[in-house]
Amino acid sequence: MSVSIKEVASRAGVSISTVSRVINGSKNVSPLLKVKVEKAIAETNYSANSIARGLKISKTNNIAVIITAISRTFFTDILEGISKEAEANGYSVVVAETHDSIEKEIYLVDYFVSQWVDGIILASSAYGDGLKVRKYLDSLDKLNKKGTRIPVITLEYPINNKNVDAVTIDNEKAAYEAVTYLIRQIHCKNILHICIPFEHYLGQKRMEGFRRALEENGLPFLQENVVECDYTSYSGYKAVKKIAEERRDFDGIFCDNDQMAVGVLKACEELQIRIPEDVAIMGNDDVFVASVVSPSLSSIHVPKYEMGALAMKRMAEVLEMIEAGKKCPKRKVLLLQHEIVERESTVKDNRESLQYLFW
Amino acid sequence: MSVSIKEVASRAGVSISTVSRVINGSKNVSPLLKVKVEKAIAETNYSANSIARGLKISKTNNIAVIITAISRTFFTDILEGISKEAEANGYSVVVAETHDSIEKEIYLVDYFVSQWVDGIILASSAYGDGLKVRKYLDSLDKLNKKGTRIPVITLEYPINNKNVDAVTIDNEKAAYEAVTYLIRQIHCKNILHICIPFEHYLGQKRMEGFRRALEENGLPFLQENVVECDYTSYSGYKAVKKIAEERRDFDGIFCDNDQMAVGVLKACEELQIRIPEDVAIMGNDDVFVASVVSPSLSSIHVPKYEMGALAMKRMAEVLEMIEAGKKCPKRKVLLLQHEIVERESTVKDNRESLQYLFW
DNA sequence: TTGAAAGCGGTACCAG
DNA sequence: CTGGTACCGCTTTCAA
Repeated sequence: MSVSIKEVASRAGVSISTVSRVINGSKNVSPLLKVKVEKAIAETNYSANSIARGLKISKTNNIAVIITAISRTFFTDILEGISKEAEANGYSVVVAETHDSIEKEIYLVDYFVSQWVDGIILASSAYGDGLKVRKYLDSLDKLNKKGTRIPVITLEYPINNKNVDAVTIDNEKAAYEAVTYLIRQIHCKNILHICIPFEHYLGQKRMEGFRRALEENGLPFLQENVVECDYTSYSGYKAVKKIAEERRDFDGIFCDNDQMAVGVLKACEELQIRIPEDVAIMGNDDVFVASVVSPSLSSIHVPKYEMGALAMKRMAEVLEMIEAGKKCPKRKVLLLQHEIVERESTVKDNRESLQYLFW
Repeated sequence: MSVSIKEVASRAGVSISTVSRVINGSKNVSPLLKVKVEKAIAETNYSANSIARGLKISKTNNIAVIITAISRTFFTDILEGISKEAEANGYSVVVAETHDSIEKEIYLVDYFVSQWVDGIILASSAYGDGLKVRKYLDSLDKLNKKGTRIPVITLEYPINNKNVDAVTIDNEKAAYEAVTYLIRQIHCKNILHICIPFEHYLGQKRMEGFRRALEENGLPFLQENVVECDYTSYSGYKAVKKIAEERRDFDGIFCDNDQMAVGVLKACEELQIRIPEDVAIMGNDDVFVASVVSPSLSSIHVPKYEMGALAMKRMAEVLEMIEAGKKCPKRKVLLLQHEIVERESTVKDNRESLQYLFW
């Protein structure tokens, strides 16, 4: 265990170069030596030290994945997709969390660059217009080790950098469709919007979609129907409780994520509001929990696993192109298809068979 | 970006050694040179290449975490705990999945050893008594790079290797207590056991606990009340459906995990079995979903986050001891306390405030 | 086809 | 306190 190429070489009675050639599949090794080397490798259970190799060829086969929090259910499937595709392409996945801190994010990117990761997959929290953030975002397509680029691919949404790839869905359109669905199919007239923090890019896009849906369907946009929450179930719960206390009317609720939607569900239950008869509820993301709660939660299905897998696939592709000498592959923003999933929170008794619940 | 120590040295007009000293905080640098070097570092935005350093001092600051699947909700909190504590101690986390394949697990351990990770945190699937598995388990305390040990810490249960640390709960006792609770508190007389695969070590421990609880409370152990399932909700669902079809009686169900318990819940709902009046249900693990479903699910709380955090903490500690020259720290099996959480699936209307649902 | 040797970017020892 | 130098394990010229 943990023998070096040197020992293998001496054991096989050949030079280090020859061992290296055998390992890396060079043609120019005589059958005799090849056999000898292979024997020595087998006997010593040798496997090349990737650190040393990495140092030499400046390729670590590590991909950094930076997300806000592992415990955000949304990322679970994404990670799984990344992990699977990474393995298929011979990469390892190094995970780190920002916990929504942009400072942390900037630090991590820098750290991973110093670690010589081959690429970075990033769920960024870098919105806003501060100088520091802009500078950071601008720098993201210039990351490099020894002159060769370290590609960055963002998840969820494209960042404001014309050279950084992204794998995402159309967040504005998804929100638009969800709200339009509530209006046209479910005949809601008075829809609340439970939001993630406004400053977040995703929050803004979903708000735009929400507004457009109201406008195009001739419904008024009421600022008081919009509540800024903080991602958590409890914040969604509190928001609805408060509005109910104020005795305001509503017959539909669009939530920016499923977590808050579950809180909303609980609040309605306590308030003895019937779902979906009195109020129809739409979540967003379609994490597995949506189909586990009762009433089950209608949501916008985001192909999370595919998002992760595709990001990693693209990463491998870009890396290959870079290796092949094509310096800067053209930017790609890959748009995945979302889909509205109807469940009991908008359609009475519309339960799906447990068979389809892969949990 | 990506400058080498060489450039910094020449820019500062000092030797590489001096730069190295400054970086690593040596006392033996004159203030003058120190300032010069720090200036050069700042100007070039230099940060030491961890690959090269790793090669030299054979320490990568990477900890491999090998789990069965990222999407197993059980691991989410564990990963979060590991990640947090890793960061606090200056380590990075490299995650990989075995998908319950022991071959994959063996491969991954080998792979990470060749990657020179500093340590491995492992949720093993290596049960059974095959020669290969035994050999593998035996090898686990001999992993090393350049003669220094690569410590392994297992999660969930201690493996059969007298030198590998573990962070776990007492799985037999937890099952025993859960079933005893069903018998004594809830007065169940006829309890089903929905199991994870029998061959799994955890499955066996929980079965032992189940049997002991019945015996000590004077209830008969009936083989037909034990159903082997496969972790998934759907398998739990099917199991209960089948038993109901056979018109067999039961008034309590102990499930080896919450996932299957949720399937059981759904089956009961469809069968119009009242919970908890007709049948009381206990899950295991207490993943967050347990408090989100309705009726909410009583479960055995496993301190998952703490399990991960403690494993990583112990890892850092062991690594430090090894560095300090204490060759082989004595084995520790850290036992965390589990706890029975009563919710609506065993106690009518026993709902907890959403406030305590941190999701 | 083969081996010697340089060097990737650091660290650490040794001499001054 | 400082700089020179060997070396970590591997890849890759370059000559033979």
